Amino acid sequence: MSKPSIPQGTRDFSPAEVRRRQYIFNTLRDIFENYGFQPLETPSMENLTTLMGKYGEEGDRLIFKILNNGLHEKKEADKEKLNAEWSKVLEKPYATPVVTERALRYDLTIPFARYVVMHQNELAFPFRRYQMQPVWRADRPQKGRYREFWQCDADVVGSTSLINEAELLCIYQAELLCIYQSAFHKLQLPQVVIKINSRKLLAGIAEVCGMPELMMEITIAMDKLDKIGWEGVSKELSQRGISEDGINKIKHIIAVTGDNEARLSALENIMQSSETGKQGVAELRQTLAYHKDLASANWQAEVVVDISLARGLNYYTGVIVEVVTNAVKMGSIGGGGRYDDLTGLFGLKGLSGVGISFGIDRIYDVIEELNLFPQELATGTKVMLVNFGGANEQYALRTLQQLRNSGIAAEIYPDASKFDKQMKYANKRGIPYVILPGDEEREKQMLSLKDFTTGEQKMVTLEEVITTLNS
RNA sequence: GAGGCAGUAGCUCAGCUGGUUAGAGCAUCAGAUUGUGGUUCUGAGGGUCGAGGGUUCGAGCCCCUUUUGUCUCCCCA
Repeated sequence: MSKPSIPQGTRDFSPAEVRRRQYIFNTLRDIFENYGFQPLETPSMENLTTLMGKYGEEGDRLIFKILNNGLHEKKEADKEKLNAEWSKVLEKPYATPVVTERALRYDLTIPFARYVVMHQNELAFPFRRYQMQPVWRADRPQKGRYREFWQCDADVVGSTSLINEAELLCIYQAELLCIYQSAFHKLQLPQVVIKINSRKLLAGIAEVCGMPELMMEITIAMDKLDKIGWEGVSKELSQRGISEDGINKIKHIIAVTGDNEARLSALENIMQSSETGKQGVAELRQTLAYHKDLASANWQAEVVVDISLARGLNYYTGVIVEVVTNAVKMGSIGGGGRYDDLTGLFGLKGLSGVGISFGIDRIYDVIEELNLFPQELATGTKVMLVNFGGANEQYALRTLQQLRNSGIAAEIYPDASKFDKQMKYANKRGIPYVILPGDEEREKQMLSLKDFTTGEQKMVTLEEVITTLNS
């Protein structure tokens, strides 16, 4: 009656999928290590209070909350409070430690900030770490969107006093851009575009338009430019209460074209009346200058200044980036940005950082769709020994041990089943070689080695088997 | 939170305007074949047609409710 199933938005990963995912993880890990980042892991669950209020209103709703244990054991006095809070939960989107003290990790950045604050005295700043772990969102699943998915993050935090000028954070930002390019180069992802913008520029636009308080409204509308076009955006802008005059100015800003420097120059002119806006331009310019020195000519992924880029997470304060590939219809495959004072949320002032995130589940989907996984990933057991039972089984087991000692992934069929059944099993598993240790082989102290891809079979010594399989 | 589509064997799906005992391919198991797989042939097992109610002489099919999956919008990686 009840067929087994898994929760909505979660997935099993079969052996071949795990191999392909590990290929992506390993590629990223190598690059992170190569850039001097250190690994970090944090718990799957955090205290609710650590997470709430960090991701915006929508974010709070999407946090997976864990129901407290032992609610029925509460004392009568506590139960009254529990009842009061519970009815609030039933009424509206609401979360309270009284009911849910813990919640599943929503991203890797906030737990990282929490970690930095808790271990501030042990860490050497600037602290560079990478982290590859699953995160959970109580979102509605659809294509490229899961409720459990993995992020691979790299962040640098340092004290602003150490780094004298805030602009110097740009060098880290430039490094992170290089990590993106290097990673997508290694994974051979085509048509990758790294969009870069600055929250300060967005704030500048709002200022220039004379309505700084509507910055969020303006950026949300502008973010939809490539989806609904200028006509849609202008309509949305007026719906969101932007004046005719402001819309015209925004139209002007969006119309800026040319290469990155041309865009920045044009934006600089437009931003004359906004200190914040000018600062945004300067930071972008500085970042791109560092990047030029650090980048390799081989990398295909483009870095493009895109004024219409917004990002939902509300802790970003400066440069923001987002990665897309035009080769497949898919949401962004990575994103990140600069945050000032992220740790201030947890009581440690004066630390700033930059970070990036890879959405490896989407990257997987893209590579899969474009058939870009290397062929040779499908490895595993190299050779299976057929089991003929009795003395032959003993002979096979001794051979098996010697093969394994030589570093060859080998296994034996567990019982002396019919011959073709054993062969079919090996074939289905995709094991490339089979060894037949039978009467004749045992008496001669030899082994028959069959190559499943060619069908060839020859009787050779153990040493020859090892040489063949290790080549 | 709003909407579209779907739920029939382990998997992918047929099943006509409602009409005898609900089918196919793949997979599984057994045999042809007791030391030669990936090709072939034969046979077998496997279903309260997502759940509940209604209409009807009769429902896999029509109606209502419910549930699950999937896709789109919102938002995000």
